Amino acid sequence: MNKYKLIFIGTSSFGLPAFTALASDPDFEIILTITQPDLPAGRRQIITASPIKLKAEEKGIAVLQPQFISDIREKILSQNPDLIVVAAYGQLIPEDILNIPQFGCLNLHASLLPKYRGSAVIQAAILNGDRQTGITVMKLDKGLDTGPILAQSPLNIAEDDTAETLRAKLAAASADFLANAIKRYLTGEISPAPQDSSLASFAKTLTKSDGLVDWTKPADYLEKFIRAMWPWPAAWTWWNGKQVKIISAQNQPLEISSYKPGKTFKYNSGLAVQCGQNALIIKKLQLEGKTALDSQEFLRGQKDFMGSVLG
RNA sequence: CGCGGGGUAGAGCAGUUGGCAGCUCGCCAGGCCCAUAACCUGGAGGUCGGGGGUUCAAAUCCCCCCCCCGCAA
Repeated sequence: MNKYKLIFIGTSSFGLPAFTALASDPDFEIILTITQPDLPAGRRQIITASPIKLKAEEKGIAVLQPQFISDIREKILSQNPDLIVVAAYGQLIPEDILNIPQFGCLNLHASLLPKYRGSAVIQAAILNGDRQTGITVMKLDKGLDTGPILAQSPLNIAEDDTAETLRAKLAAASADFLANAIKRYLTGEISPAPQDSSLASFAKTLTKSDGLVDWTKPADYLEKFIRAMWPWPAAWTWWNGKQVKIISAQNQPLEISSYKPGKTFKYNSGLAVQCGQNALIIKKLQLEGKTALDSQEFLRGQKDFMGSVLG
């Protein structure tokens, strides 16, 4: 098997395991990495390079960071890649670039397409209470996550999975899976199969306000909501004019409905919050400006919290 | 220099018109009880993030630095 020349396009840490696996695979040579420009990030607005860029530099792979990927179309063309691999880049790639490599462009996606096209797909799977999700390797076309599927790998969602833990599991699972799928595709062992668009669903991009807890919702929904929103935007609510993040709650709701939604009360020496239907025990939370605390420790310092109404 | 909150006992917090450093929990010892994460008594544990300054006196006022966190990206 010849050594295939790849261009890797990606930004976030989700693609890092896959990128690392490809970069150290003797069957591939990554001739170029394309990632988003370094942007101000974090509390001090420090200009920060993407995880993919850092890894590429460590591996001695060339990196380009165009404002718009179409700006470097000629450059990509001149590299004459056999294949382009995309993982969590953060920008739609125009069709005239998709068509450059003879084998096209492959994408790593964090759901079992056609379910959950879009961006917040891991969160959507948890929020909907799915037992299983997975990763998809697909061929990109001009649509958003609409291209034909090459390979999929299912993964069970654990009772206590948050978007953070599930994302890490999916990223880890994708490392070897993507490399193998590419090889089987290049050798003709597998070929792209069209998605059944009638089964498609879309997971829209989340914003901070999507994390605001609606306490009139049922407790079992909110329990999933809390796990789905973690670590960003995080499930949060209002208390005394301040934001409070609800980090984790007990996944077994209490069958109590005697209070107003959002009302906090003591239950078996734990902190409970009334929901629209049943109630939840809050295990860990964080007041803005403070560190994340176990509910017992939190209550020790915030004497007025118990008995107040959140939201 | 993006905006803002905060660093006080093992944990969480109170304590600024400057004046012997507190509370809740935990911990140790003892007691009560059939028993207990309950209750009672006693106890250990802090250079108040670090450095400098003002002062008779600084957790508290002024200057510099370090660290944590919310917003924003």
